[in-house]
Amino acid sequence: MPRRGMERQRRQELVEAAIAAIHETGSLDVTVGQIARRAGVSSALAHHYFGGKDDLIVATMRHLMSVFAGHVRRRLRQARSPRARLSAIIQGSFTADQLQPAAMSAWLVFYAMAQASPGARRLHHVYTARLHSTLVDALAELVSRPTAYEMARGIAALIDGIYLRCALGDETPDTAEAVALVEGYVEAMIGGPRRV
Amino acid sequence: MPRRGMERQRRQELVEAAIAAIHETGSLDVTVGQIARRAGVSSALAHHYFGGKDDLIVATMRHLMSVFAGHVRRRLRQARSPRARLSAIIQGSFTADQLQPAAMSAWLVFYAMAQASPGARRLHHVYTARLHSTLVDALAELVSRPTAYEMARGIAALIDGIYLRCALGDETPDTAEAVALVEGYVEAMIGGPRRV
DNA sequence: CTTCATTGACTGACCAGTCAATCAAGATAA
DNA sequence: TTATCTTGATTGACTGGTCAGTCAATGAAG
Repeated sequence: MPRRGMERQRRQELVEAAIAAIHETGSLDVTVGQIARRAGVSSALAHHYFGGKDDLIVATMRHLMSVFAGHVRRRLRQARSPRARLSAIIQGSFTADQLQPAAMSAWLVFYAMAQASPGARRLHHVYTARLHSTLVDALAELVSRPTAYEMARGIAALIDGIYLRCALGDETPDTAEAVALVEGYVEAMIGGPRRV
Repeated sequence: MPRRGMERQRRQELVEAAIAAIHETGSLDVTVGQIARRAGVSSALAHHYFGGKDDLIVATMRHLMSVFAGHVRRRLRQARSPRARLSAIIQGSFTADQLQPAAMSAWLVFYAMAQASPGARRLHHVYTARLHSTLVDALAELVSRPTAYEMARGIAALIDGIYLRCALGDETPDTAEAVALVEGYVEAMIGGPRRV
């Protein structure tokens, strides 16, 4: 029973189905048919709305990125000091919904995809650049400029590395633990309490 | 002109061709045919020696891991202090040959593959566990036990994260820079010079 | 004449993307 | 109100292409 205005909902459903399907197969070897079936529609409809497989996947990636950006932005708005802004970014990176195995799987697959697909690569650059500049911005008032750049690279690498390990590890990823690891790095670098 | 004892050589050639082919296509969507052609043999021969595509890819992964392990082991043998052992691991992780774009591409693809292929997953576990225990071992005499565990996870995540960024970044990866980033983390955590 | 290296040719399966057709809900006109 | 038109939703069926894996055959060296 087709009704008007289905497009928004169907796109949403297909994107969510894509995440689930990617997680289940564990790779980009998902077929459009699998994703569509999971969303309860035909594969032709997926093509109708997204044009092609790549576009569907890139849209899924864009969705995850916007979830990430949303979390960070919300926390950033409430942060009252540079140091708090830094923590906002770190905590926003490890919210429970993002540490969900399915989301992790999708991220990892996207990393791999960014090597081959131009669209995915462009999107990944946006993510990287935005994270880096947000970090440098927050760090600018805390440390010297060269250190800010180094730390931004370190924090970003640490976040990506933790994502990777969450995606591949058997243990269920733990928000607090991940945050603590990155915060530990920050504290050590900006001169927090030394632990030996 | 078929001669005896070709197996070893052919396997080697196929593994190297696999790395190159993966880099070129930027994904696991390489066909056995592409790899075989690059190695100058037929795809049937690749199947003959490796059984199936998965086995070929897993063998390639194993090759990269043994290169990595070799570098670390060699450096470790010459290290005379716990701190030097730590540096040995870090430096062994970022040798020029491993930072080659083709090798980076392959690593990244393997990370993604480890989600789906049981063989790849098992191998990845070996890599992770070995790195972790080597790190904890080196750290044991430098910091408290809980800190050693945390630092080991941090260093490992940092290394993986840097690999990821090298694989996806446009800048050519730089050994010295990568080493400096990880060493900076170590120094900050074990109480080296503070930078502000 | 055995054993290993090697391949061309084949197959069975799968999949992205296309297309023409169907269906229903709202808009418009009579 | 009813009849008709329009437009978006939706799909089944099809196609062209691709690829992993198989197999029987060929060739050379020992």
